[in-house]
Amino acid sequence: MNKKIRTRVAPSPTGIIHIGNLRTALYNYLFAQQSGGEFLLRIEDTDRERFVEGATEKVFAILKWAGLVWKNKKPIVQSERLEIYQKYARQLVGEDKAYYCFCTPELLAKMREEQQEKKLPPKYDRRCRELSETEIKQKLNRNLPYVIRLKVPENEVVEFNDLVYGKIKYNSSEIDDQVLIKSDGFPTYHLAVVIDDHEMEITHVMRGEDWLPSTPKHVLLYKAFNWEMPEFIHLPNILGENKKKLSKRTGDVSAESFKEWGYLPEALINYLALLGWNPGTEQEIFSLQELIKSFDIKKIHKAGAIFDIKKLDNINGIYIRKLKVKKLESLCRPYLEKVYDLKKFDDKYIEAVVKLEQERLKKLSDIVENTKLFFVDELDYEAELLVWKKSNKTIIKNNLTIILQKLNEIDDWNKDNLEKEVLDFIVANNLTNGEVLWPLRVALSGQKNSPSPFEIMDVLRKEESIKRIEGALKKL
RNA sequence: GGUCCCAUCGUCUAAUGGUUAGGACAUCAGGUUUUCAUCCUGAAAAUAGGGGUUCGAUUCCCCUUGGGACUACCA
Repeated sequence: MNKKIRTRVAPSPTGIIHIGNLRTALYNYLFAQQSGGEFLLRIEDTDRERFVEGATEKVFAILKWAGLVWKNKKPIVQSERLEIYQKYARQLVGEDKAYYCFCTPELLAKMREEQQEKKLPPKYDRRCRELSETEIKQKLNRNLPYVIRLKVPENEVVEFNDLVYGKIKYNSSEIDDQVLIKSDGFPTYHLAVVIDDHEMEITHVMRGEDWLPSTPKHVLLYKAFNWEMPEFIHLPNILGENKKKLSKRTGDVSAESFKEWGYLPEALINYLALLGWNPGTEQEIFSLQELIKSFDIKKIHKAGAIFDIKKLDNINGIYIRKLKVKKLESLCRPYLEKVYDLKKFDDKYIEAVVKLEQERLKKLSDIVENTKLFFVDELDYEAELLVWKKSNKTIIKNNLTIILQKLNEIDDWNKDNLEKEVLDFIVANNLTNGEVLWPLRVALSGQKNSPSPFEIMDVLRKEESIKRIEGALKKL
């Protein structure tokens, strides 16, 4: 019956892995997993000029963080396979399907310039195609640098079926005689991708929409080698707010950064899955396992999707709220440690603080700003903030004074009891909530927005709470 | 310039010939015995335009418009 499905993700170690690469990897992973197939990793490092040291390790780290495990423990690395590409390229030359080209980059640049001036499509004029065998031998003997180009047939229809975009047709006359082997002996993407996908027995090539126009080149290569073609699945681009392809220019889009900002991998994956695909139901929250079950290539969109960080924030918030407090605390700690001296506080205190913020957090890094009031010695705020908008200073000062007396009498210092006692006190003394609770909360937090005064007092304990209210009274 | 791709609320999307065009995020309003958040309720918000085909088009076809990708010895 059908062959086992094999997909791959093939990042190039040129720096960061961005959010679009991650989604491509995700879709490849989901598709392979749901059929019991294999998801493989390959490093495409054939551009020596753009190689960034350590980038490969970063790619591994991000994929692991995201929970996308690949099957081949040691991924294929293209730069280690140069002889293989060379061998296949020479095979094509031998079969008259490719040829040596001695044109210099300068010459090609000039050619392109002239063509553009005349508003002609920039294309190689194929002059080296006509070289005689003796000419070629001479040039090779003189050690002239050369590339190997594919002999693209004239006026032939190149056709392939894309599982997302449907039947795609190109006329081969529009395709340039593609360079297969560069003058440094490295293969170009086009050659390497076809050879590797063939050798790795990739059944489904799933990649970004940008590759759609170069797919006919690959089809031509498959035909030249007489190899069976994989299925092609091109994914719509992820767009920035300017509707252009998401890139470094549109802002920080590296997966690494999202990790640092405190987006949970499960949330990011969940959001990314929904960008360009939908389950056809109204379900929006998916675990990786659920995604594997529901994923369906037929439901991949054709149009590009704008990346909306607000929606990501929302989904991330949902995932954060589902976390156990202990877990959330361990995730938040690194962010807090960077800014506050946590040694002064015990674990229980920190956990209580984190618990209070759980429903307020969009991303983990928010914890720092949100919890300032629990970790600083002195609150810094203006006295006016204590005055509730519908009230005046005299009443506030008075209320704060009597509520302070009341609080001093409370010994059973916990949230529920404090709430009960204070609210009862307000009713008994005919006070208004706003004129007591607002200033009390500000006195404790120094902030316009914060958890409720009872929650804060519960965490702060009696001594610190009283101290802060006294401090507020001095301000008034 | 050439080639190719795409087009439903601001955003992500559902509905493929018959729906009051649905949901989610964001926005706004109200409620949840103080703020923010959470939670609940509600509101506003879309089929780019023009032709066909059809009893009937968001849905099928064509044109226009708009947007995008590609056009390297980069991937």
